[in-house]
Amino acid sequence: MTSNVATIKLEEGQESVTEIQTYLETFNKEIEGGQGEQLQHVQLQQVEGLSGGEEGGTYFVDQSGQYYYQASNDETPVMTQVQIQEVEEADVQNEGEAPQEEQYNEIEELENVDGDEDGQVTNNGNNQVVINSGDAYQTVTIVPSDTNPGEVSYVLIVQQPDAEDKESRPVEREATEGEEGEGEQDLTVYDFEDNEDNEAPVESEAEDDKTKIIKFLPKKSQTVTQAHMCNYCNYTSPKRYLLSRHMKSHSEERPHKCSVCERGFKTLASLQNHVNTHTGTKPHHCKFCDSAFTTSGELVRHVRYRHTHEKPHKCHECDYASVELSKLKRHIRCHTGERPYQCPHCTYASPDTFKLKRHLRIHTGEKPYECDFCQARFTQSNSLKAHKLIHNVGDKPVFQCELCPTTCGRKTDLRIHVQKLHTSDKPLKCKRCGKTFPDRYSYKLHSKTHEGEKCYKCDLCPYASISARHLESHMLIHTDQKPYQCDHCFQSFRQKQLLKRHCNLYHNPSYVPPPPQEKTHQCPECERPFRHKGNLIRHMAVHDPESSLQEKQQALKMGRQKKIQIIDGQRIEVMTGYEEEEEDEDDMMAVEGSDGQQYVVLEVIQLADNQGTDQMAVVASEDGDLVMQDPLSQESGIVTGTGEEGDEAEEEEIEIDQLKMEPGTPNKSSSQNTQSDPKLQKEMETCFGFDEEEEEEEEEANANINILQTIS
DNA sequence: TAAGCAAGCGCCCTCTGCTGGTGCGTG
DNA sequence: ACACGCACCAGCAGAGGGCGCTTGCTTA
Repeated sequence: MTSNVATIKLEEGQESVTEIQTYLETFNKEIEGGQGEQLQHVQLQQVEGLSGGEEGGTYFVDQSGQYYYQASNDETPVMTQVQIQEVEEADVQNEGEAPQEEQYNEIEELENVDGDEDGQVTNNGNNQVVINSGDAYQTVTIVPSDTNPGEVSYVLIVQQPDAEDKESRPVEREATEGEEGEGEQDLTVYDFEDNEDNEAPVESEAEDDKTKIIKFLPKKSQTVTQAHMCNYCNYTSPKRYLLSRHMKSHSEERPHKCSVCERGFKTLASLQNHVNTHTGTKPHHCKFCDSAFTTSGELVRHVRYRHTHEKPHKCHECDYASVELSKLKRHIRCHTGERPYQCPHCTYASPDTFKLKRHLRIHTGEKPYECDFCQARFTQSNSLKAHKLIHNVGDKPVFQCELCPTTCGRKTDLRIHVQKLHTSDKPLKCKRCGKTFPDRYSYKLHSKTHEGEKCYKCDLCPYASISARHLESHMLIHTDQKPYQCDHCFQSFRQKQLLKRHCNLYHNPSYVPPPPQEKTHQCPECERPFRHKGNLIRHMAVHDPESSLQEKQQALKMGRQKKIQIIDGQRIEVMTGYEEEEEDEDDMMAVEGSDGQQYVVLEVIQLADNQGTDQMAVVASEDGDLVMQDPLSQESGIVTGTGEEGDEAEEEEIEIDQLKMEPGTPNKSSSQNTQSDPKLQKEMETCFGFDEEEEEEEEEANANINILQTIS
């Protein structure tokens, strides 16, 4: 038997892959009607770092991981399929036999070279080499990669020898006995080395018409091997029974039918496994739990995963260990950052196929997970699981913060909570008392201790407020500033909302005051209802004989008279409010009250009570406060707010101050304004708690003292 | 050569964590 | 009315567990 010679020449300009592919398609169509044989297309990648030593051979690997060797010192280029361990062996044994400069992927070196005398090789002009292997012939097409210089693609075709030639290939004829129809093809790759050992191809046998046989004559010391190749994929096996088992994975035939559900299976073993699902029998039972498996291997793995936790595969870079090697390989990608799976729609690349598949749902819009309750759909199963928690409140998990009473529905939210409220780079300082706190939560907790605490104290009077903003507003009294100027008249105000209300009442004809509130505040002692909480609080003083409310209010009013000026940042006390007030209203009639205090009579008005009509005078006391005074007894009540917070009382006081100075009604009392203007009266009731009904009730409770009760 | 065992591949799942939007209470 | 804080929620990706099925190797 003669060896064959593969001589391949690709002329410059003839490396057209398209041209070759077209040829292959044509060829396939031609043979399609025969036995359906398709060309085998093997892509070879040159293996870096593996060389043939001094011999200079080159190693390639195909998609399936099969290695091939090309000796460079051969007269004719030969590809030899080898096992990787054999490569190493050959590498050693071929040392010094050939120069390295000859590389198989250097196409220009693959000149037409005659093989031994029995082999004839011709180039058919399609970048193909027809190898006349004695009686048979074969065609080898080499397709150089147009993108990767180190890559070549092979198309190997072995034509079935003519019938009369079979005797010259007795072994192969035996292999194809009974299958030798027209177009029957065997793939044969010979070692073209001029070596007697290689002269006779070792016999091989085709499994069926879907398989091919590749005969390998390894170099020199390598033993002769043969491979059974799958025609559907790159699977090769030196053993026929292995190929036979493999071929069943390609076959769509399912001859083994289940007697229960008519389902077909490829193998009897598969059918048996399936039947076991009907019968519920799995032969391999776990001795630690109730699990059972069809194979012993599955059972062993299960035991490692669930019971013994034996993890023989350990990561060298971290503590990770796994039951399976594939898991370790996957894990190592965490360290290497390898992301082989590129999304075709965006820049995302995934370290494994599952993540890419999951990611692709973003682009496809697929949401396979649907909520049973509300039909909401989700791209990930865990999103659905998290969503379902909102439907079963009772079973909803609660994540309790260890540092405070806060609970969260999700662990991640609890973590954010801890991060935000219990973690701080620097201590937080309380603006009110100067204390520092390590985190936001303790700071907030501390801040609540200031709630209701009027820690912002005025140093000119007893006034105190819960906020700096209110204290600043209060200080306008001492500085005698009214920064809010009306655009329609010359009136000015200390607070924005006062200006706004003024404009509504006197410059906005379409203004409609809001309806009065209901009396929702009830005294626990006498059950009297009040519209405003402040009224109730003030009322409670009636039940408390030791109440110092009145005294406190009086002290506040006295202190309020202190006036200062800010000059170059220096506070200068200028005069009392009384003196200033007196100068402003020196045209008013002054009277002396029963308490000996001087009052300025603004107007005498009528106040109705249950017993009839009393005549009351609205007067301004010497300290500038408005009072309602009984002209007969000259007993008076201070017109002031007694709201629950000092700032509200303050605002009320300011308002009364403004009302008596309304433009066009000089020296008119607020009472007159409210009585003459129903809109204003209503406004007083709603916005400032001026409640005539409550006022009457208060009159009863407070004998002859009339107090205009206010609370916002 | 068949059968059994061990290992690998691939798929699906869960857990976890991060990010950003939203509703609501509060100041 | 507005800004802000915060719990709640959906979306998405990283990482690893578990298992069905296939393949390689060994042995009877």
